Amino acid sequence: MSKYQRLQRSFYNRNTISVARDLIGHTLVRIDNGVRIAGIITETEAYKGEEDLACHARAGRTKRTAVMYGPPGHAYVYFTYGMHWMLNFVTEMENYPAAVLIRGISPSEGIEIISERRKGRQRSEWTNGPAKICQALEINGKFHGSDLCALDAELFVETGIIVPDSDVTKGPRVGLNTVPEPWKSMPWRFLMKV
DNA sequence: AGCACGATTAACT
DNA sequence: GTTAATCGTGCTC
Repeated sequence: MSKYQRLQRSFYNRNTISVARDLIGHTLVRIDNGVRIAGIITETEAYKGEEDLACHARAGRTKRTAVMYGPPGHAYVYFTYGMHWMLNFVTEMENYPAAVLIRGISPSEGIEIISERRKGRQRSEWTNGPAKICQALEINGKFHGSDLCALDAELFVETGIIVPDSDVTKGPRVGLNTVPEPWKSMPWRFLMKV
């Protein structure tokens, strides 16, 4: 048995807030031409249901959000600001739209590749933002809808460290400038303390 | 068909 | 602290 084990679909098939909290400390893995590029997940945000006016599913089921209505354990990858990709994991039962945005990781494998893709920046700036992670791991629309639990997946999560509540900060989600309350202030952002 | 804007980043002042 | 970059999406006409 390997020391590391892939997170199973049952992990994602739970309340989105719990999934976002529990992803902290686990390891995001990208297989890039057979090479592992990975990092410990340090920051996440939960987006849950059509009633959550910060969630893209607030507009209902569209071509863009259909993946969020699908089975858990798949990637929801979208393009925004005309230049940035964002990585999310679909959660909860099929037909319930919800996902967790991966906002930060701490690089652990494939450091040289990450450093090349984030050339000229401080190490602390390599993967401390959702679009930065997608740059570093070369995650784009080709992963939209991909199954994190498939045997041949090139993007998935492995068990890492269990982080106690005392080491996890929670607070309002970032960048929701025009989102009305109470959604704007829901404490659905999780961040590992340094 | 046209329009406003975004779950951001990087480069400014 | 402020702002340009840059285009798919969803909403209005």
